Amino acid sequence: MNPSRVTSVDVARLVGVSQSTVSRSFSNDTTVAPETRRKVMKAARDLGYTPNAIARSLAMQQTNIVGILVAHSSSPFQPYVMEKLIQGLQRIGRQALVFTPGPDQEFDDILPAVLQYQVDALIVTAATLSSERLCEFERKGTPVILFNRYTPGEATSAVCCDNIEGGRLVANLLLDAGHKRLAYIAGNQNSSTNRDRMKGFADRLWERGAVKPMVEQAQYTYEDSYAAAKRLMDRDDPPDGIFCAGDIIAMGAVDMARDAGINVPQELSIIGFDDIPMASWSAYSLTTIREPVDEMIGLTMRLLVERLEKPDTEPVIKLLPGTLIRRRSARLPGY
Amino acid sequence: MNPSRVTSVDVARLVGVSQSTVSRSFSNDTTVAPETRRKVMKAARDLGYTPNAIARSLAMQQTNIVGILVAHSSSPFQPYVMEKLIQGLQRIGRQALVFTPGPDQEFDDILPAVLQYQVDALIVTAATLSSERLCEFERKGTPVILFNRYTPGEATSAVCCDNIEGGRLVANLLLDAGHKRLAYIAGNQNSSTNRDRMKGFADRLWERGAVKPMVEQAQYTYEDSYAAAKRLMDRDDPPDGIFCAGDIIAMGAVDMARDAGINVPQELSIIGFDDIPMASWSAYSLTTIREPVDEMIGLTMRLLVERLEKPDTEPVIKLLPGTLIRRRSARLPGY
DNA sequence: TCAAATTTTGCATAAATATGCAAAACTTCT
DNA sequence: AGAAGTTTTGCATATTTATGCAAAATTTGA
Repeated sequence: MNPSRVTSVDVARLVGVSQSTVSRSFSNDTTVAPETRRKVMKAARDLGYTPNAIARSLAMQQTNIVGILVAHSSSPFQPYVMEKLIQGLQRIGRQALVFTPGPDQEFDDILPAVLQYQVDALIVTAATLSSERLCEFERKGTPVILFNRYTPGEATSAVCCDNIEGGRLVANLLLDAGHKRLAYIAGNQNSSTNRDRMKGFADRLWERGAVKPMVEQAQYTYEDSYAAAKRLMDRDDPPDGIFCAGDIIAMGAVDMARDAGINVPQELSIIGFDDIPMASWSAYSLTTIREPVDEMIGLTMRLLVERLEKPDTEPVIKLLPGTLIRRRSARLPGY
Repeated sequence: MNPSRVTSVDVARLVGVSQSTVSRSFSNDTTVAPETRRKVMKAARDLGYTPNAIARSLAMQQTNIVGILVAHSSSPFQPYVMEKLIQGLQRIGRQALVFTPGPDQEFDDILPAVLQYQVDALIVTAATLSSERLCEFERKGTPVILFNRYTPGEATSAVCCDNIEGGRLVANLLLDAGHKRLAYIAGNQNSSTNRDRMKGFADRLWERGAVKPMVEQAQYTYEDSYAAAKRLMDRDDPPDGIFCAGDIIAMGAVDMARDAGINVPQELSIIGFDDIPMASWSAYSLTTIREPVDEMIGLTMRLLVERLEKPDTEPVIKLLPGTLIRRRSARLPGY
């Protein structure tokens, strides 16, 4: 902040009106004579005056800043979501203050900063964050919206892809195409996202009388997934269909199969989740479940505005359905 | 901001000291009796008091907020840089306010918001932004640092990979490995990054007496690059070596070659730039130039702190060398 | 124990804007 | 022209924290 900034008082002096009038000229809703406003605006332009959002925030008890909490080293899906979240916030006239813990940091290390900056609301896209800390914000009257994650029974809103149903869609597709030995490569154990995808998948398999899937664990990184897929295929009874908790994991699996000379999808079907942009690239051509990202963003913004305008609105959890995208990494029924 | 927030006055009243003392207790550099500070801190904890960063910003004429300007739909390289930039800022005690224009927006549409929020400094990772607008910030005393882009002769600092030298490294590798017909697939025409990579490549080819490279244009997207590569290979004299302005472009080219049955690297060498995480994945295994991202981030933070502490520091432009990473998408000399 | 030196605290004000309320200016109507 | 009504403006104060300066409290030294 430059010490010699030009303020509304300077503009007022130049025009010969009071500071109040300048302030009112810059907030469209109040009554200022059109002629006066014109003169104020001209003077403001001449002096290079810009309203000070910090001072306004203090006076209005509202910053128009929304905090976004992003998990460290999460899937490359996040960046796309992030960009759209930020744009969504700008569209509703808010700014995005982004917080992401470094490799050596926990969320608890950065929460104090979040609290100090008086964000009007908080969007959390981090899979692993104790919800007690978040309830602190709700208690202080700061709405929290979980994005692609939810904690049932807690006092925070959430917008989420219906991961259970997504898992069921995958189970159906694999069974319909005649697969017999199925596996699941899990992502982060603690995330509701991972749990639900697994649950929907396993439940549906059980309902249709299929055997329980083998399960391997990865850390949502390519390298880890590659290794997990290798462990699966090195078994005595390797699977002929693998459902991966995310597209990145699926890509690791596809590459592992390609390197091992396993034909995808003739010998092995691989299905991802998310439909990140890369999933459609010809090197992978992943069959996957597409998350309705744009709808999710739009809904998040609507919930946000609603809760900001009517602070006593109850938190809600919204589940949006994903869509099965058939590409070439999985056999189709009837072939 | 909750209207019933607890302020330093509440804490002061509870402890029986003045508001000044509470304020001083929370800024370590001032002299407060240890015993008093202890009592203040205890009361603050009991009441759930957190200092209000907005009020402090107003009083201190310094927000500790740094704006980050990101271009819309830039390469997937950006997200990795973004995350590290944000973490870097947190490490030096600043917050990141991120601005990114939507699909229907120009930078000029969001600059007013940037100005209003009184950012202490600005980091710009956008390739295409008229530098006149940025000079406005410098004139107001807000340091601007361009990341991976520079405008010689302008009054803004920049931290950049040495793209010219990178282009030269690629030219040398391709010539040394015996390639005869070379091509360049360009990214955004207006970016210094793209221009420099091309310039270094073409200059070195000319110095070594090779023919001028064919040039195609892409928009830094996979689909566009795929098409550009196809145009090149459909020529009567298709190239046997392609240098791509970025890794994403190179991936489009690799996939195009694979789909067309062209053997990489025996028939066609493809080289990228950036070394994004995916470049090492076995589906692509891109030979590429690695940008020293961590060094670049560290240097950016150092320049930032320096210019914030000594406002009259002169802007500087720093070029850091990239490293050739040899993988399997390009023939090696002597094979 | 008292003066001098030092540490600690409080008072008052500043940072830039928003807004309720009263005063001023302007319109309208008779 | 004057009263009544409406529109526009200014005054004063609020938002929360930081800080220079003076006052108070404490420590030190003789």
